[in-house]
Amino acid sequence: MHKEKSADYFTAGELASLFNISKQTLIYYDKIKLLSPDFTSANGYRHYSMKQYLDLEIIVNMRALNIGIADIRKYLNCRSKENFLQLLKTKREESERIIKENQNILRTLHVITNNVHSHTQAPPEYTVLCWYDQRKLYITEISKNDSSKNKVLKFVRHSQEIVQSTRISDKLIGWIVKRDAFFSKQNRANSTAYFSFSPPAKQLNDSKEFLLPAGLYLEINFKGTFYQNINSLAEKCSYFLAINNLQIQSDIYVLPIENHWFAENTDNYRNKIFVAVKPIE
Amino acid sequence: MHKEKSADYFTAGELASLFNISKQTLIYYDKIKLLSPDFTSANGYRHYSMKQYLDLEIIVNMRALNIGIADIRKYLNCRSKENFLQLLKTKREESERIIKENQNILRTLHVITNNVHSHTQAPPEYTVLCWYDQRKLYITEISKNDSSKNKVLKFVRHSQEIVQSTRISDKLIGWIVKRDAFFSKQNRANSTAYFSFSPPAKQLNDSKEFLLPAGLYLEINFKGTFYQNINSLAEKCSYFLAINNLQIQSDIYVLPIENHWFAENTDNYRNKIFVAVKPIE
DNA sequence: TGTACCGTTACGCTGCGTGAAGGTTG
DNA sequence: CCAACCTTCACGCAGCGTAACGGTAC
Repeated sequence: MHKEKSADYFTAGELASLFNISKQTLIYYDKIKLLSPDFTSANGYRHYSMKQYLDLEIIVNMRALNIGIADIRKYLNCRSKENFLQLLKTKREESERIIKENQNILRTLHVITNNVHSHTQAPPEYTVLCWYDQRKLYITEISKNDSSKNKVLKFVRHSQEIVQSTRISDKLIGWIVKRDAFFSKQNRANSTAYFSFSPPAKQLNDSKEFLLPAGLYLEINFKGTFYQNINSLAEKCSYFLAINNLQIQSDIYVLPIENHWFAENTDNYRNKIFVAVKPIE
Repeated sequence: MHKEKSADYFTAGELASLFNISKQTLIYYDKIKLLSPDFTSANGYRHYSMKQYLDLEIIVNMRALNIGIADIRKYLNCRSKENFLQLLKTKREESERIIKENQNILRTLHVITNNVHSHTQAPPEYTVLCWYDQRKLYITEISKNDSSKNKVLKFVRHSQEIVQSTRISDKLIGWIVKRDAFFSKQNRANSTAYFSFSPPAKQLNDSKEFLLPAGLYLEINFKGTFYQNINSLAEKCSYFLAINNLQIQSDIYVLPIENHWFAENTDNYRNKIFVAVKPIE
């Protein structure tokens, strides 16, 4: 009697091995009532018959296509060519969606990687005089009276307006310090606005745009935060201007190069400042 | 005092809204210690500062790329250009893997859909005489003494040997019934082997191959299982042979057309049998 | 008596969403 | 007193994997 049974039915382990799946999977399918054994003997053993074998064939094949168990269950209770084709179609759309999502991610990863490679070639600390072509800036002004929270809010709005399709902030945001303040040894660090270089393609609010004229600029590249370096920066700047017989023509523009994205310690941040200059006549 | 605090720090809700994420997400990040507030006031409120704002910027952007929290956490504690690029690379590989997986699924879906469309054009029930070209069969013999479990095991081995890259059983498996048994009204349904049409590309074990010769075949397409229909099938067969002056030339080949994949009730299965015949001289 | 099966809890994973129940601020 | 905040549980989700602990078949 027992012999016959064990000759006709599969135990969980046997059935599992037929499909190269885990016994636990079958126990799970039993628990969620997706596929229950034909009967359970007195000792609690599960016994599966051909019917379950056939259903499991469907389940395993559909799972291999990553079709969800809820959908499989629905289908098993309602099999037909139409429903089958419908299920495949639904799954096809899902896979297409997943592929698109990941292709978008790949595109973004590509853009970011390129940006990192091109933008931040481990610049040494330097002070140079160079020629810039005209550049268009996008400006968000901030006031002394703004709380630091308010400043952050303006920063956020600023970044949200310049951000493009790729969410990661590949667009740098710098800030502007009044030339008088910078050289006055008092409140040197007070910034009056955030700025970004306008993406050429994007048309932004006119009132917030500003043209940075072409011309000579003094550029200082340094390590650490602007606030940490402000005194030495002002000194370097004055010294450079003096020995080269130059005068300041604009406010001070501070631009991060490597920030919190690449360094935990602010000592390892990298920034640069640039300011328009011209020879004294 | 309190005024100043609330002016300098963000509450969870405020910070969340800056990034268009849910407050619960921030609470979760706090709980798993990915991003904790700068301090918690006596009333339990979370207060976030610029530092957390900046870290959250990294987190949110990385999550948008579907980078796992574990990886983000690791990176936040170990930021550098190299690690950043490494992280992007890892994520790129993962996305590429996902894309490939889903492209494979799409391919399989395509094959299956085509098979369903071509194989099973809702055939009516019919009895026809037709000409078949020579076909190569792949055979697995079964014996009367095999337990039904053993038969299933042989079936499984058979299917595993003919299955190709796409896992879903697009390869049909039929079975062979001895002509004598089929017409003897006793043990008619005893099958002696499983068979499949050999995929042309695949070289299978020679000893299991069998050539089905070209020639005339009687084909009967019917609804329900072979076992349910066996008597009427034998009758139809005999009748057809008699009125067409034909004689049997081979065993009976039973082949499913629509099986458990497309119908729950066996009454809705569709099968066909075919058998070689030739005119009586 | 061993070993190779079988069984049933129950928790872990990922990244939050969704209440429920209750306190705080304005 | 209300509305709009904030908090802490705690469960749910998908699909099993992985013990832990114990019985059973040969």
